[in-house]
Amino acid sequence: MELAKTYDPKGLEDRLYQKWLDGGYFRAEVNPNKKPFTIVMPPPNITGQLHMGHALDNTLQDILIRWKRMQGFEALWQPGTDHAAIATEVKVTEHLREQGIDKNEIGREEFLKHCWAWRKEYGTRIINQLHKLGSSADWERERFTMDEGCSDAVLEVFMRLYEKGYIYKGSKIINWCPVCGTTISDAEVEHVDQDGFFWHINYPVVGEEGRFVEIATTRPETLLGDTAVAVNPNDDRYKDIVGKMLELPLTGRQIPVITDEYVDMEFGTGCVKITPAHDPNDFEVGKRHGLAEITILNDDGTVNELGGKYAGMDRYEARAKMVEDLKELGLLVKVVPHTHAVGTHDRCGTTIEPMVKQQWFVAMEEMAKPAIEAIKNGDLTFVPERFDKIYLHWLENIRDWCISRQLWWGHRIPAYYCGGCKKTIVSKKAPTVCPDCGGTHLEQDPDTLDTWFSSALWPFSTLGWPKKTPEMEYFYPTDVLVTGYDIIFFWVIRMVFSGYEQTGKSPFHHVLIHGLVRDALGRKMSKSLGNGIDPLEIIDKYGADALRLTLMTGNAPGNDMRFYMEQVEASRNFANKIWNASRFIMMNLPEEGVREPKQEELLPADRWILSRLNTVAREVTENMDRYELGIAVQKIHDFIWDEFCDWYIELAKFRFANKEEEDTSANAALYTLRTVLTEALKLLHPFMPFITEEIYCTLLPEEKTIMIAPWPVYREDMNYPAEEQQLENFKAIVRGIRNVRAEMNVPAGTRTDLFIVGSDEKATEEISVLLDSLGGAKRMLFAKEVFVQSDRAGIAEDAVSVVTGNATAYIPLEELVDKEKEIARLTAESEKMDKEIKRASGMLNNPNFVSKAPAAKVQAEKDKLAKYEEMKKRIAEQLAKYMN
RNA sequence: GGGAUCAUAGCUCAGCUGGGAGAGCAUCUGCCUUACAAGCAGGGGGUCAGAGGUUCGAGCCCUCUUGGUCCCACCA
Repeated sequence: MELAKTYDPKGLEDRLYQKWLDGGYFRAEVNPNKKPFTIVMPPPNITGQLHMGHALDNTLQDILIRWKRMQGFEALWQPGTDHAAIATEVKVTEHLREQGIDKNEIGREEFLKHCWAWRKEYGTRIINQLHKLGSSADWERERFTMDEGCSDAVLEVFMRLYEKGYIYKGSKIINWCPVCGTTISDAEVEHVDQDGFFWHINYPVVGEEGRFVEIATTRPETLLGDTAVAVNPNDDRYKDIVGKMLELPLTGRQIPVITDEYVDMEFGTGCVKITPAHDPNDFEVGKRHGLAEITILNDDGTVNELGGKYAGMDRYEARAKMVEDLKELGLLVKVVPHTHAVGTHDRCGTTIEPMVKQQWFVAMEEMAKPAIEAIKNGDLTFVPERFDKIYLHWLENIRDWCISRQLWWGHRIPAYYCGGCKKTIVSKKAPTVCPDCGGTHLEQDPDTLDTWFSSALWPFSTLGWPKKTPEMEYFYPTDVLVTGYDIIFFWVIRMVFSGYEQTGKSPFHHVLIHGLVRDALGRKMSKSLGNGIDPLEIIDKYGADALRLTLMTGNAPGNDMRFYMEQVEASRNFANKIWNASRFIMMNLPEEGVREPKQEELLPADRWILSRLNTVAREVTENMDRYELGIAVQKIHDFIWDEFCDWYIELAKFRFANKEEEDTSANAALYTLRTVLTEALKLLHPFMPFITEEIYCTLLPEEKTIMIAPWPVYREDMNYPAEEQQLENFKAIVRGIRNVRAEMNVPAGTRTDLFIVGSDEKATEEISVLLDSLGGAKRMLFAKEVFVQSDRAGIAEDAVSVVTGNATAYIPLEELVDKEKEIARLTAESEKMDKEIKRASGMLNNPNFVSKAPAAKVQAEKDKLAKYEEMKKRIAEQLAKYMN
């Protein structure tokens, strides 16, 4: 039974992880004899590399799953990866370009082969990185959003929603990314404030020389697609011009002046150019007034053939040229700087272009309803609760979801068009003949689905749905989803409504939201800033346990956190502390083992630490039940370091330092040390799995793993409040003596006699018994000899005194005592008592407090008052001796 | 424009049902006391952003103010 001298996570972690894999401890099976507990892992992108966000997200999940596993649940952590349509397509395209290969030249089939090759080569990279973190997911169940089962689920859902009329194809205004060459959903549009201009332009009124209508626009190039100018119907300024025609500059076209409530009279000039094909509002206006939709841009963002002399120019080039030309024509009234929110593609930052296109949509109104209801009836809860509002607000204002993408990598839309009769056939399997006309020229829609369409099904597609698998029956719905607040809209909401629609249930009961991991300065970690910290480097240098503890320290649900190296070192130090405490305990455990002591053989110190452990186990469990993992780990940390190491181990040392054969005190101490260490390791295991496993298995060679050791539970028979109080009293005496010695600069090696006088007979008796039981505790009290007595008889008048709640300790320091200083010190102590007495009596003298506060609180204050008054009396007595 | 959130020790942050201000790091002092110097012991340091209110009692609940951060939003 031996551990290395210093804790070195290197090597150890990989060895233990392999052991766990070999032992099958991550495996979860359908087991009717146990209750299931399920978490689905947010599938990382196959293009991804482990970053701090993953590390935090997966640490939280691993803690929960390990904890539940120990609690006896059949704990399934369902892992997998996401095909990440656009991210992968961009990556592979770049990759090919580097080799001089053009995506469009090789064609769709060939390109997809490269994607699959990519997936094969890099798709498991991040999974291996998750292993490094200690993730105890059931890797045998690893899934991929484009594997056979998940793809089937996608087709099934598409079919169902299509047949229900929820999926439809329509010509609507969508967000177009000219760089990526695809539509994107509203959720993928990020509004960024940009400094731009308001160009004020005069549109000449037809037939009225010298008369103009002045409009203001931030996108003058869209003028080419204008089909009207609108004013507010109540705007008196423009009453006489409504219905007249305007000459659209640079085009030779004429457009009407119309009225629409949409126009804000207060804003700009009160006249709005209407471009139905390139602005969502204008699109609506256009629909109301039957205006033509003139598309003036190509898919790559250049002006199309309708643009006359501007055709072929990039949209910004055309803008500049047109402004120049308008200026020459004298139609440019003024240019005003203007900051406005511009929609950009969240992936590439390109300004998105609203376009009218034929796309596939999911009607959201009906499906949003049960998702909204879920929060209201408590089927679904967010932790912390404040995310309810964000979730509800999005759902209550939801618009139809554009799901078709002009990409190749992804689930291809299962719609086929008949070349003969133009009928659309939606089918899971490719049809060979048109059911209507019998034609055989059938072509599949070239588009693929939004990558989130498949992720939305993840909680059940991974369990075998649409098949009625035993896993679906047993593990679904899952228990908790752990994710960052940044993907509530993309993913969480879509999983919820998909879950209700397809399975009739919310896919999970709780959503644990965490924040972002920021750098030491509070900035987002990003590639462009180069401020990202690689979790793998931290693991390599400090160990996964230290990384995990760092991420959990001070972690509160929903809150961002900063990551800095000092915290990592503190975590590493804690690992080392446990390591050494364990080493010390093992060094002292006899070969032949320890005997379980009889109840009466346990000494007050043993009962105290066992009782504290008991309480900590209860509190930690309560915190974890509420997902307060940061608080839970703090309590474990403090218990192990401050109570167990700094006090109990120090106290226990004396009992087995010079033990004799059949020493019941030594045996009880060693037994307690082993028990508390074992149980504390269990509490810590979910947070720091590696070090706890290594120590546990070394300490208990008959145990194969700590992973499935039973989670400590609170036991009423292990609750010893009296002993807890006794030890607190003792600690107060020790602390008091230490304080005095430090204050008086007593050399470390100085030992004197020590006299302890109890505040009453009972206290004296207790202290006496306690000190006897502690063996060589006098060492802790810096005493040559300790005398416990019931009065002050025989103690030097000028002995330094330490007044605590139930005793006064006298230290005859003789020549080391500075009389003046001692008087000052005692006076300060006395004043401290005065303050306490004033506080307590103040409360008690308030009739409202006495009558309205809970009786227990009032009694507690009365007890305190009595105690402080008594302590003050003792201080005063001592002071009197000095004053003489 | 709407909403959320934060403001607590020099720094980073806990403090969840309102009852005497906490941790880590940093700092200062004394210790290599053989488990641990990645440690031990002790100290200093906070009108809990400001102003009102509710309450016997407020860091915690309510209102307002100030200053950050974030999300949502089709004012061209």
